[in-house]
Amino acid sequence: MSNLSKSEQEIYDLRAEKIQFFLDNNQDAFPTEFKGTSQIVDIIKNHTTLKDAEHSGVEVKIHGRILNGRSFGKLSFFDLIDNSGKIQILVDSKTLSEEESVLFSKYDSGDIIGVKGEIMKTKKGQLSIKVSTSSILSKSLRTLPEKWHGLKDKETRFRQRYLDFIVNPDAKQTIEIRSKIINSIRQFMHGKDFIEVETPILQPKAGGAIAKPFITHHNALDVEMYLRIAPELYLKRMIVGGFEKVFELGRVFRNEGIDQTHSPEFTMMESYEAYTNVNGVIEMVENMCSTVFDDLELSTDITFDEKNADFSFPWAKASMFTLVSEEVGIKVEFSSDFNEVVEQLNKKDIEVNTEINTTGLLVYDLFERFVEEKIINPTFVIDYPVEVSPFARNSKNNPSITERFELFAFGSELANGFSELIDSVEQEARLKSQAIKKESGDEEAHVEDMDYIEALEHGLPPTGGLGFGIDRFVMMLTGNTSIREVVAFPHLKPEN
RNA sequence: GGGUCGCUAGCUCAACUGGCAGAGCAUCGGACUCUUAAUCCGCAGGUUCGGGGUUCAAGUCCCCGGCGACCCA
Repeated sequence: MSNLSKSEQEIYDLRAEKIQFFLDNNQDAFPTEFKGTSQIVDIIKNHTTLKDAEHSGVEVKIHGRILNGRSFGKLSFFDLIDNSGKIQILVDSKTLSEEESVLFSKYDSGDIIGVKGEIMKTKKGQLSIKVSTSSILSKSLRTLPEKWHGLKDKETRFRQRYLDFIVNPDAKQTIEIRSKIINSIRQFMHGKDFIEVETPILQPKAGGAIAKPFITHHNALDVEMYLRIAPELYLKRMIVGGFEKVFELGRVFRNEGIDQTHSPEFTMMESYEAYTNVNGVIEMVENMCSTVFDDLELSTDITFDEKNADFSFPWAKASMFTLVSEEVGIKVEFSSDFNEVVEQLNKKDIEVNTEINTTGLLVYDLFERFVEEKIINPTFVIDYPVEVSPFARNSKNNPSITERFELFAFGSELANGFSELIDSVEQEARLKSQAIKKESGDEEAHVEDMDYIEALEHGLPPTGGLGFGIDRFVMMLTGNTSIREVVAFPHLKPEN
């Protein structure tokens, strides 16, 4: 027991005495089960036609947590919630045995009880369970947050998320929808004959993305290990090994700051399919998202962060070069001369970072600075410069860009996919140049992974790969602008 | 990393230019057989985030620290 205030201690002691009462009266205060109950939502669904003051004659057992009560001395009402919903229970001490009546004087808001009784409607038309017997299933020794204003303080909500879930139905529903979305995605992938695999979370090298990893240590092997920042390189090793369609839906870890859209651990779905390319992946993403909308019966008219977007399919596709050209008002193509573009930008008072020295890097920089945040409707942005896409293969038509896309909506990235670079020699050269950048202090560079190169040397079939951000997608579909709302237990600094 | 705001009873919030730290709900005692934020009467409940300072007097002003929210990079 952590330190309680005086009033908390009083409540704790009083309620502990009630547990003792149950024990003294041959009531099991800590039962191991309570079976044969109905779900509250089903009771509500099946008794919509009851008239006021009508008794159904149907006896049911339910379980749940007492939210609050209203007492008239000999008649009292309690609201009971289970996982499915809320219902009123009615306790009429006139028709209840003395022993049963006494039990209710021992229950408090927050207690979990089991109840047997008849489904009926009160004179005022409130569907209720008229209690015949009840039992304590778990005693609460602390008070619930206030019934009307609820629990608002974000810090307390996230530090004691269980309370948030009890008293804020929206918070609970968001997590339920998250589960449905994830389930829908899994079913879709299985339906397309992908197999779900689990690759190492502890990795000797944290590759496949750019991010600071969490570092840990394996005692028995006495080696440094990293929590994965992406499963990418292992999943492609699976493709080398002969699995033609794999996906992994799981947590990745990035040792970076926490804010409204960033959590140090978040959930990605990555998939790799042999013998397809970026276009196959785009088509799959669209089908997958469409399936989610169907399964959850969601409207494609989405409002998020006070903005409105049309998620109806098919989603738009646009070249990064076109988008940038339109936004800055200067025509930039793959073949545009770097210095000429910089000169035109300068005329428009758009500054160019001195570290940027190629047209590709420049376009990508302009895209991030000026275009990204303005993409509201879901859009597959294609034609990514090779400089920022070390694992994507070059376009056959133009080697300075890659067969890659990123999916944006409401100004943020939802997915990233490409035709995988399968040429081991080219891949090694790209990772070597990344390694040199890293060596010279560039934190925005990938690590070199020679073991992965060796895997490629055995032959990776033509492959289309995808990384899909589950948390952001859930945020958009549930209208939550903070990632903290869509994960069950967001990270906070310890209080002391 | 920078800025702004916040932290007061279990919860939601008050407390003016520094002047006895309050309310509602919850709890506890009492009345009450149709409430659903029940109502009515009464009691109790405080390390005002922590530490230091100024002052006759600090929730309030100053300094240091903690945690959080929002904005910016």
